[in-house]
Amino acid sequence: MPELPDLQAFSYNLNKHLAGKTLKKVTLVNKKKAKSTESVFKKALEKQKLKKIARVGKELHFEFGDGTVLGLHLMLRGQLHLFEGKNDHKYTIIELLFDDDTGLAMADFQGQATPTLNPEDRDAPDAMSDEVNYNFLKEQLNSRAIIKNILLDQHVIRGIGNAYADEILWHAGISPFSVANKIPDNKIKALAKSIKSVLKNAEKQILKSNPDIISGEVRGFLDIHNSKKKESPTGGEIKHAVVGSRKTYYTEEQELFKH
DNA sequence: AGAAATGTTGCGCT
DNA sequence: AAGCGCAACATTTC
Repeated sequence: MPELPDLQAFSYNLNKHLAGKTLKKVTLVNKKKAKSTESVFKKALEKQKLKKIARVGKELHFEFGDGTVLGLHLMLRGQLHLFEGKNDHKYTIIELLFDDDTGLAMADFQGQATPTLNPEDRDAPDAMSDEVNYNFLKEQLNSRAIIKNILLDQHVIRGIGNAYADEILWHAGISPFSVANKIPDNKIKALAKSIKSVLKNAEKQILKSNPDIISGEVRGFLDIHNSKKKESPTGGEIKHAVVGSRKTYYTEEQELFKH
């Protein structure tokens, strides 16, 4: 549910609340998704100082004193909750209790949100990293795949989800149905710019309207992927379609490259 | 009150 | 054989 800008805002606020605290107790309430047992989590994390929380792709990385990382992936419906003393959130997956008796719980009624100990580094760069530039995209777009599917592919670029893929493509003026290797260089350049500007602006908007956010999502300001809006900022009628089995919002203002 | 919404994985089809 | 589509996950929210 939350996408990159939401997660970026969460990490900012989680650092304010939790960085520097020592983890007293970790409890793996729902063991289904975790690849390690609770005792492994305990051994790796308890009594350690939480250095900081960073967003990597769509994951939050909790970095501890000795370099151990706890990765939390919220998947579709995961939620984070701060609590004091006792956590009583339904559907809790994992619970972190710190030495001052404050804690953080990750809950998910679908049971899909996943805690991972020392998540593997993936080769794919984060959408916000400098690596995602014109040259990188030029290489990655050497494919017959539909452009939207490439943006969503976490093995190519990490962090872009369904809503922001639509936003980015509209801002770059590229139709989501375009075939990647038919997109001209000037449009690849526009795409590189839009990835950065759309995501950065979104984070700013989210923190402005919800300065303390650590869960959920803020979507009201989106220009295109927004069920409340009928027209783009430049007056194009917003249309709906399905790409890769998910809902896609676009307008005819976006140029289609197919041949 | 029934559909929509979200990301990932894995599988099967073309 | 690359790329796509679908199912499953399970419940809440509109």
